[in-house]
Formats: sequence, structure tokens, C-alpha cells
Amino acid sequence: MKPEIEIFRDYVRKKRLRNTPERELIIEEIFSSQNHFDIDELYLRLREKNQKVSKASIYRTIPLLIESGLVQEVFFEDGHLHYEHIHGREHHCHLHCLNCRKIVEFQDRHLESIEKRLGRKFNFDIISHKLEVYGYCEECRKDKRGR
Amino acid sequence: MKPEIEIFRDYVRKKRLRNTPERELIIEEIFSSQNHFDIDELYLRLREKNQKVSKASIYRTIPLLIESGLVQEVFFEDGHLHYEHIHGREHHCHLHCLNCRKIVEFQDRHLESIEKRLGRKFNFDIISHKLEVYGYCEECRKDKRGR
DNA sequence: CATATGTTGCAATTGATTCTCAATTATTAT
DNA sequence: ATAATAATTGAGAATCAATTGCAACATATG
Ligand SMILES: [Mn+2]
Ligand SMILES: [Mn+2]
Ligand SMILES: [Zn+2]
Ligand SMILES: [Zn+2]
Repeated sequence: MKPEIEIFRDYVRKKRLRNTPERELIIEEIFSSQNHFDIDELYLRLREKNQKVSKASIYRTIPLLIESGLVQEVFFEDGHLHYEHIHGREHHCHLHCLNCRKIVEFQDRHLESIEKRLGRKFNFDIISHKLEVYGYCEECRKDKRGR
Repeated sequence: MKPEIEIFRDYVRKKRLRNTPERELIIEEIFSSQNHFDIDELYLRLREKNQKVSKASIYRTIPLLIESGLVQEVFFEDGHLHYEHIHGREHHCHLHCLNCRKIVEFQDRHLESIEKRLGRKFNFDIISHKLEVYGYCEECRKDKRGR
């Protein structure tokens, strides 16, 4: 599978934009971890490695990464957006613990048929979906009982 | 079914808060329409009716309405949160047209079994879910073809 | 190498949301 | 009813995420 940097270079070329070291650092940092991230976090991670990229550049790069299919918005929480990289990953949804805020990723093939049914029923051309499920994880359920 | 004002009064009493004319105006306005709303919209709707409630009060009341189960956050779009009233309504999810931004509400009983399966699989006590589906509506599909 | 144009960092700006505070008001106890 | 207590209000200030203007700089192209 083509590495994400290549994908981005192609995208940039096609759009007649320019690739820059800053953008490559951002991509590298995003793909160096499997975690969801937010802008501030990403900015701090880069700083820690003494790679100075301004927040403005991060904010400006994210939409390009989304357009090129490398990254997607996952959810809005704590007053800001959270993202994840998706290149080469299977589509998945998220199960959130309402107490400890742990996030479990899952896939469910039944969502496909829900999509199909919806498309037929409402005459929509369905492109994607986002399912967030909320509950209490095993540990937090135990804690609750303990009280 | 108990009217929402009653529910709110009970909630307020139980929590040793206070009910106020401002809060009742907000509730009345929210329930006077079936549409999703955002804070600014709600604020303007109230102003138009010459019912002056400050934005601060709206921002302060929404969490109370959520806690009392009358309202819920639906999605974050255009840089701010959108809400809807849910008292006496069936749970439903949203189908968004990516072009004209029309929103269709739908229900799908299969989501229940997805929830159950998830709960078992990950040992979660599932409380709720939020499914947003994206695509192009009938009209916008036609327009696309037309081009 | 020269040019045209995109990109950067910084600081200022915008917009949503929260907070501070003094004045007001609802609730509860005399 | 009246007073005491504590919550709520509106206005504006403050905060925080996200965007933008701009001058200096960097990249792609010929
Ligand atoms: Mn994920
Ligand atoms: Mn709805
Ligand atoms: Zn938990
Ligand atoms: Zn449409």
C-alpha cells in the first residue's frame, strides 16, 4: 500500500499546491501513533520533538489531509474536534465509556445493510456514516456497584 | 404525558434549583417547533417575539434541560452545537444531505441489536447511541447528474 | 537562475461558550 | 407578610478553538 506521504504528494501535485517540510512533519507525527488526536495535542507532540510547526499550519493542513482521504474528523468533545488517520485502516465506529472516557473501536457489518436500507427508503446516495455508542465499561460498572 | 414544563419544575425542585420565567420561555420556545436548533437561532426566535432572555441564560439553561431529559445535543456543525427536544419523541437518528444539508430523521430497530451485541462483546453497559448518516438526497443526485 | 505563486509564523480576529459580578428574584423560614 | 438565604439574571469581560491578514520565505517550473 502506498505510504501516506506519497498519497499526500500526489494530492498536492494534482491540486497544484506545494508540499513542505512542515506538512510532512505533521503527517509523520499523525501516523506515528494509533490514537485519536486533537490539534493541541498534535501541536504539543511536535514541539516535544523540537519540530516547530505553528498551530496555524496544523489547522491549515488538516483540511488537506481530510480532502486527500488520509484523516477524518471523529468527534467533537471537550469543546473541540478530534481526528484520526484512516489511510489503510478499516472503517470503524466508537464505543465511549461515559465515566472514564475510554474509547473502544469496533466494526459491525450490519451497519452496511442499514445504510443500504436507508438509501433505498429515502432515495439517498449514501456516502458514509458515523456511529457513536455510549455506555459504561467493565471497570466503571464495577466501580459503580462498589459504592 | 406530562408536559415538559411540569417535568422541568419537578427537576428543578428535586435539584433545589429555581424555576424562572426566563427558563419557562426558553422551554416553551424550544417545544414550539419540531426543528433542530442552535443557541443563536433560539435566542433570535425569542427576541423576535420580544421575549428578552439573554444568551447567557440560554447557555445556562440548556444543560439543565439536557439533565432533565427534555433536550439533547444532536450534532456539531458549522462551528457550533445543535440541539433538539426529545420529550415524548421516539429515539431517532439523522440522515444528512452533504449538498443541500437537508436532514431526514429515521429509526432503525436493528440498531438495538447492534447495541446488545456490543454490550456483550465489550462488557459495556450501553446507554445510548448516535448514528449520523451522510449522503446525497434525491434532488441533489439529480442536480449532480444534470451537470 | 528567475518568476510566479503557495506557504509559513505571528499576531490579530472572529465566534462560541463560559465566567464574573452586582442587582434581582424565588424559596424557606420566621 | 417579612426577612433571610441562596439561586438567577443580564451585561460585559474572559477564554478558547479556529480562521485570517500579512510580510518574509520557500517551492515548483521553465
Ligand atoms: Mn477511531
Ligand atoms: Mn432529530
Ligand atoms: Zn470506563
Ligand atoms: Zn440535498
